[in-house]
Amino acid sequence: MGITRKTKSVDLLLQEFDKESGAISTTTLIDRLSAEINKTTIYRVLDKLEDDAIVHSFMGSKGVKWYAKCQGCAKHDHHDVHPHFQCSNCGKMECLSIEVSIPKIEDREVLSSRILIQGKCVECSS
Amino acid sequence: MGITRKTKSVDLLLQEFDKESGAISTTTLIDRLSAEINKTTIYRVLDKLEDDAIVHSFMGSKGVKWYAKCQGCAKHDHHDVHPHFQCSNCGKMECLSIEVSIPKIEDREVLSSRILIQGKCVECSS
DNA sequence: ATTTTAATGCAACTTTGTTGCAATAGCAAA
DNA sequence: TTTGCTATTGCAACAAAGTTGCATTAAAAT
Repeated sequence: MGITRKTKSVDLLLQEFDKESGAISTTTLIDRLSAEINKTTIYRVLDKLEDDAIVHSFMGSKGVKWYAKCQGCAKHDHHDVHPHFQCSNCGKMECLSIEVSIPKIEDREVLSSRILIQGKCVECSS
Repeated sequence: MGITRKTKSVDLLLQEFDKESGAISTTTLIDRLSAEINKTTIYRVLDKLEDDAIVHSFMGSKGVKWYAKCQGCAKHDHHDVHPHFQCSNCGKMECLSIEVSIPKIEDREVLSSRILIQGKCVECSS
C-alpha cells in the first residue's frame, strides 16, 4: 500500500531526494532527519514511496539500503533496473542510465540483475 | 592477516565449503555450526579465509554476506570478480564463470563491479 | 615438556531494521 | 467549520547481523 496522505514526513523525505541528484542511504536519511522524523517513520515512508514507484531501492556494498528517485519506473515493476555507480573516493552513489547486457546462461532462466559498479566519479577522477 | 594455525574451526568451515558447490551465507553457517563454533569465531575465520583468498565474499540481496570457495582468486585481488546467481525459487546461490562486460562510462573510471543475477537455477527451471 | 602467542569463547555492545500499540493528524463528509 | 474516520506517527521494545575487549585455551615452535 502506498502513500495516501501528504504528511510532513513525506514532504521532508521528498525534499531530500530533490536536493540530491544521486541515491541516499537509509543511514544518511536517518542522520539528516532524525530531529524531525522518527526512524521508524523514515523506514515506513520510504517503503511506501517505493510501492508508489516514486523511489527505488537497492543494497549497497556494505549491506545498507539506498534509495533514489525513480525516473522511468512503473509501479510494482522495479525489477531489472539500471546499474548503480558508487565512487570509491567520495562515496557518492549514482544511478546510471546505461544498459548492461547479461548473457544468456545455459539451463537457467534469468529474471533480473543487480549491478553495482565501483570507481571514481566525475569530480573525483579529474 | 590470514590463517596461521590449523584449528578445529578452520577445518569445520572448510568442510562446509567442500560439501557445498555454491555460496553459503553467514547466517546459514552460524545455523549449521553454532553448536561447534562460536559465531564470533565463524566471522573471524571467514575473514581470514578471505584474506588468504581461500574464499571470497559478496552481499546478497537482503544485506547478508555470502561466502564461496575461490577458484582463481589471488590474495588481495578479489575485486572485479565473477557474477553470482541466486535462484528465486530455492534460494541457492552460485558463482557464475561468465564474463559480463561493463561498458565504458563517460568521465568516470570504472574499477570493479558486483553483479547479482536472479532467476531460476538448473533444477528449478526444468 | 615448556613456552609463545594465535585463536577461541563469552558477554556485552553496535548498527540496521521491525513490530505493537496508543496518540496524532490528514482529509472527506456533514 | 466541525466532526469522525483511519492513515500516519512516535515511542519503546525487540530482532538480526555483525563487532569488540578480554581472559582462557590450544597450536606449534623451541
